[in-house]
Amino acid sequence: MRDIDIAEVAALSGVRASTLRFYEEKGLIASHGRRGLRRLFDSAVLDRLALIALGRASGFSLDEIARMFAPDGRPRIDRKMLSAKADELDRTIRRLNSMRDGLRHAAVCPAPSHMECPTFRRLLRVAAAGKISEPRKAKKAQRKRS
Amino acid sequence: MRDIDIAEVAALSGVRASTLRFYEEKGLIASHGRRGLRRLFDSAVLDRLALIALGRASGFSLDEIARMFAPDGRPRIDRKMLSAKADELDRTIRRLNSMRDGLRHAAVCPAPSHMECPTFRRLLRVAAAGKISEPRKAKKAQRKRS
DNA sequence: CTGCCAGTTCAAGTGAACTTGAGGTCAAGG
DNA sequence: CCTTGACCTCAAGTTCACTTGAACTGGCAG
Repeated sequence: MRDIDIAEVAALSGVRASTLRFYEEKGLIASHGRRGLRRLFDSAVLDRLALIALGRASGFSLDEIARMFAPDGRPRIDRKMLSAKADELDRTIRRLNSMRDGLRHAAVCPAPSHMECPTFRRLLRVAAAGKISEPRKAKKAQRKRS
Repeated sequence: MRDIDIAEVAALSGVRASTLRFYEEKGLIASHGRRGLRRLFDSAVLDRLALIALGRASGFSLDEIARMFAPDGRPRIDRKMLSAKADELDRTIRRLNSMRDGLRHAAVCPAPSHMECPTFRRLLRVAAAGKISEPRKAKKAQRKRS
């Protein structure tokens, strides 16, 4: 339970200071006090950030995550919600699987135009049908220069 | 190759008229002419829209998609890019799989607090490590009232 | 001919999740 | 003591993919 300052939290968690301030404003994390102006965080904030990362990765919005460990402080996670999210994730995974297979096929398909390939056309039907969740860009460590 | 108007395209594709205009402005689709003010689309636009849906579903941005069948018109899709995207999708799927398993576990885990559950803590590490692409909300047919 | 109404344009708004900029403060080092 | 630089606040900006609103147009039914 040592106090660490925002720069250290940023370094340890990989989350930028501006994001940490933003998260605090949203009520996702809390600073424990100040030294001068500087926020002091409890080292437990690192677990909290991991939890937030988990939530984001599982498709929860920040608001949903905030609601998860809301009023008191410690994570009170709704098991029903988790289950539902797992199911949703499952459906997404299934669709992404067909997408991947289709892309993989299209990449090697000998048909002169993709539009003439039956596999590609089937893929198109899948895509046109289930509107799919949007995976957007993977943003890995988008760490630009200092 | 019949001409169809925007309302019909919307009805057949499930894409809203405003989105179709937006896509046209972005150069993703093209209208073939006008009857009065009204756009006329070639029915081939439906294939194009399926292609766009496919691209979006696979994680391409609209700009990337636009570049795919850019200057001339017909889809000249870079097989290398497809392959790369398939790989990326594959990695995303793998991560989502652990997420789902972890969520599933957390939903039934008997530990008094999730933080005390080793499986949950492992999940946390996965989430904290790979920053994962964001699946965001599934938006299926988000057809609100008129 | 008259209106209707679905279409049109263009600008601005939305929402999520942050980032950036301007201007200010303060603990610590020289 | 005074400068420095990391941190602070608050507002505004950014990106993406659209949606909405206001004001307008024109084909077609009556």
